[in-house]
Amino acid sequence: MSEQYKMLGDKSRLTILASLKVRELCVYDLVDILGISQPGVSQHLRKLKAAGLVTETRKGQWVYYSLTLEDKPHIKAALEFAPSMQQQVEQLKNDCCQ
Amino acid sequence: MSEQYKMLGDKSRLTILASLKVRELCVYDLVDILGISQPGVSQHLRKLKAAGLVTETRKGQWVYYSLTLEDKPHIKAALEFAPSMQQQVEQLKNDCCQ
DNA sequence: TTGACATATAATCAAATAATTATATGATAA
DNA sequence: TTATCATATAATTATTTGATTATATGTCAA
Repeated sequence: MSEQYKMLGDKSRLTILASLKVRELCVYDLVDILGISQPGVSQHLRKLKAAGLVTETRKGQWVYYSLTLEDKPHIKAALEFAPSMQQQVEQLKNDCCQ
Repeated sequence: MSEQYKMLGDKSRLTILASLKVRELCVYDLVDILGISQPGVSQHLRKLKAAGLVTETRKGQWVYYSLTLEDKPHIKAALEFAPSMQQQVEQLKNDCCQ
């Protein structure tokens, strides 16, 4: 359980999770949002996947990530309190990942 | 906010917080519960205090720690899901900290 | 005031972490 | 099939972390 909270204990990962709460996103969407390198984002996503918090779906050349929190009420609850990323997600460049 | 979740992201600290949910405890109570060294416990308590999650009160030669979560609903919510430490706290040696 | 006990701090160290750059893999489109 | 784009992995590095031992501080009781 602390392993999952550890995932929230990093600003970038908390932002990733809050963003995925709005909708599923591909890696470059998250690069735009976070302002860190693409491999950096991929590393975080790998950890989140290992912790069982996200899942990936390839769609063409893009890989979309989304939350898998059905069986994790504590993480779900925690994310309720995270600042909304609605705005930032809506303002993503439309020419990415479509 | 991720700084506070980081506090929950360590097994020892999560256990400390769950234990303090039962009642206030002194350092050696927590040494017993956690099975790590006294300085180790003190270090974790220092971080928890710095994060604003606990406060200390000296009572004679003992220092009691207790939760300060009134203004942290997210941490409060998170701890709802942590396994109860009721048993372990009740089974503490009575000859400690009285 | 000295000794015992409770706690804090300092110093140290191995391991984990988060980031980067360089490179590899995988998919699509020309 | 080759170039391009999206993503993943490898290698590297600086920093943080969690633990330990040794020592200092603080409180009380004899």
